[in-house]
Amino acid sequence: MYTIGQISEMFNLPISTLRYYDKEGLFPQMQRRSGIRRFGENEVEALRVIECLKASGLEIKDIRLFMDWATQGAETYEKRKELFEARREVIEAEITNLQKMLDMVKFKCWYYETAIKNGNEDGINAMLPDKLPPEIQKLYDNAHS
Amino acid sequence: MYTIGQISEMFNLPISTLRYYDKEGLFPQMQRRSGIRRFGENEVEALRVIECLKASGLEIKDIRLFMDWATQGAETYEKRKELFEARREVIEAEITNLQKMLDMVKFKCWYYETAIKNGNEDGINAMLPDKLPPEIQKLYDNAHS
DNA sequence: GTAATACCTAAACTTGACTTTAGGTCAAGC
DNA sequence: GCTTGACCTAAAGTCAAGTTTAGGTATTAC
Repeated sequence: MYTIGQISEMFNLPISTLRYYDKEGLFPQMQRRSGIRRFGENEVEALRVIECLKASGLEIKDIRLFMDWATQGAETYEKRKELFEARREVIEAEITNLQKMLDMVKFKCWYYETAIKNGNEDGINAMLPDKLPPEIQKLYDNAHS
Repeated sequence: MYTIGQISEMFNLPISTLRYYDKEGLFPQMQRRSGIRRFGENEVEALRVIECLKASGLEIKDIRLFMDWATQGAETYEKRKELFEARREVIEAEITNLQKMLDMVKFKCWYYETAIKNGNEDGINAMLPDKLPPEIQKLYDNAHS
């Protein structure tokens, strides 16, 4: 069992955020002793799930729905499975998108490196849009598709 | 040259968002004809950069700084290069983190699939934390590290 | 016993990124 | 000539996700 301060350190989250999550109903099973929150394995795993659902773009109020299902036993397995399957698609799409953004950023790194070497952007711009060095062309094409 | 409505369709962004970006100084070079915005190649590329800097977590006011540097010519090449190098690190870290979140989600998909088959979670919980099937164990370990 | 810590609440405040509203211009089609 | 559609502005409103404030309790350290 952990106090809110210990959990705050473990997850590197402000205490105020943990209290806010609790107020929003994200720890429906949490116990208290004389008013003080006691975080158990349940709540630690809940926090891992919260971080993961948040990373997938889910809002707090929808995370609460999931946490409520988890208190309702076997009859909500199907719903919970479907939620994670949907989040999986969202995260996979987000990774694909970030890869594209990363290619743009890599292209821009090369662009400014080269501009610094040349003292201007003219040589680069003359290579656009399809006469870039092969590796760079790949980045450029992916970023501009 | 495009109108705001055409750009809105091209980038699938509300017109109000484009006007907001303009008001925040994200298109410092934009021309107008009798009050009406004219988006050129400059602004189209700016929007691609905006999406990419936003995806990397940069705030609008910091994106404006970059757009201002871009109007200042060769003397800001170094700063611009450093900005993209920093964004590169942020995006790479974010992809790594999303991979971890994705492994958690995949684990949970398997978890609920199996719970549905079994009718309960007992069999699964007996395998925690290190007696899971090999492929699933990998997901679990990465998600809980 | 008193001071420092770590916990607690309710409610107000903050921030960033838009979005909406209310009112207006301007060119094209009928 | 007048309606329709696409554009414009300034200012107010919204929303999610916290954070801060003000005031209080409870256990430990000296």
